[in-house]
Amino acid sequence: MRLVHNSLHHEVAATLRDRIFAGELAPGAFLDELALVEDLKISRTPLREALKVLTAEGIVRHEPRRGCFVNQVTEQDLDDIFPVLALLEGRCAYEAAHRASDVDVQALQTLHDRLNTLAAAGRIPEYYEVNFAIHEAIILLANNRWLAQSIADLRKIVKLARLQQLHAPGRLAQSLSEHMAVFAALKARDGDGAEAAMRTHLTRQRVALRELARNLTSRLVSL
Amino acid sequence: MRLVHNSLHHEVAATLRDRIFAGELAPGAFLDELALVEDLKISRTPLREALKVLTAEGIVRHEPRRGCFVNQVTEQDLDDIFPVLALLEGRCAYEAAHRASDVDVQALQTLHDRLNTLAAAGRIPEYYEVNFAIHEAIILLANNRWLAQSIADLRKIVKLARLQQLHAPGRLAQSLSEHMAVFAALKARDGDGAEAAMRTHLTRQRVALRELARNLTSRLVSL
DNA sequence: TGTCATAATTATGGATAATTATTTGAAATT
DNA sequence: AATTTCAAATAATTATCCATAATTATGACA
Repeated sequence: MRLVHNSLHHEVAATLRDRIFAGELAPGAFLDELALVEDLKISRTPLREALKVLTAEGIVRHEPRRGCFVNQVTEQDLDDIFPVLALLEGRCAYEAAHRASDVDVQALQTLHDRLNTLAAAGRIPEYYEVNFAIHEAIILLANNRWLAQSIADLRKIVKLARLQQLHAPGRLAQSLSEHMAVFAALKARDGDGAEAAMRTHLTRQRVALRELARNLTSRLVSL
Repeated sequence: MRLVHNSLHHEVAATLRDRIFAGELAPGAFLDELALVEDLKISRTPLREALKVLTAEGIVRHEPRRGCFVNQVTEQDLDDIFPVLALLEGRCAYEAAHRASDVDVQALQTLHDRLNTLAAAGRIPEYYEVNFAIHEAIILLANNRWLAQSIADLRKIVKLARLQQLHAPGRLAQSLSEHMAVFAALKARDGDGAEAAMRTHLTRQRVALRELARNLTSRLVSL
């Protein structure tokens, strides 16, 4: 059996995306074509094509005659993005509440049970994994390709911003209760309630991130 | 003085985009690299880079080892997109209602006056130009880069679908009254009202398009 | 005559070298 | 000291070449 080779530039784009999200290529970093070519053992053509893709996605910036750089995400960007995400994911929750079958709800129940367990045990990385899975599941339930696409596009940028950020203490419990609120409304097939709860969840997430950024900054200043 | 040469692949992408939106390259059409290279008098590299950009934008589809094709937009796609656009542009209207200065409102007034005149005169192409300008103006007033980006991404796909479609008779008057409703709320600094009116506007637009598609289809079937 | 297998052709994908154009920094001239 | 010019560095584009996959054409066999 053999893996279907999804054209090289596609794989290179995925690799670079991973490296960027892993922090290996930090925001602001210059993407040296020659170095990358040597490192990835490919030629310039697919690399350049991959860079165009990442540029279109907004995680890389291209300066004519200068080269490509990993984009930096400002607090302003986050202030802009989160309300939009709240709107979009809120809509997903609304749709999901109306469309979810009993089997779907049961699957969500399992995920939320796990979320509770992980929160109680304070296992943060795993908590965020399941947290992510729940968001994904609700987006899928909404069954709207373009809604999902818009969310995915914005989430890429948020992901870029998360690199430099840690998790706020105490946020875990808050996040959990917000999630349970969304799920409760969804289980009750209350579309408007699910939408509102999801918006609250995203809005609070932004607040938590902003607090964190402020603390980091003030600590840096005081040094 | 120096010419700001915006890198060739960028210009090629723009040219292709224009040709696609002009219907010169119809939905479903195969994009022959060799023919395009000859036509545009460029080499393959920037063309290939441009195709990657258009693919990332979603207006071109890439099939490995087969080539690129102009994407086709289904009724399902439009059913998915319009509710999202309604949400996003509704949010723009909400923000615009809160942020618009008196000068901004005056500029909008001018545009709406023109819209009325053009509607009364039945000058459809110009009507849609001003219509577009109003949407743009409201998006700008919302002053949210990522909200604007999300809308622009989706609008590209809708634009692709519009190619095969005509304008519904009677839609003009309806469209006009919807626009005036948005503007009235905006002028009154009624954010919620502007948001709701904008959502109605987009929802009705989808209904009008769907009616049109249904008529076209049934006419084709009856032939 | 129709279907299947194989060969030939064609086009895409990727590698690489060479050329062109632009930027940047240094030197020279006013 | 400031400005201009020149040269070096480098990014962008062009131009080919090769490999591989897909399509078409051909022919053999049922």
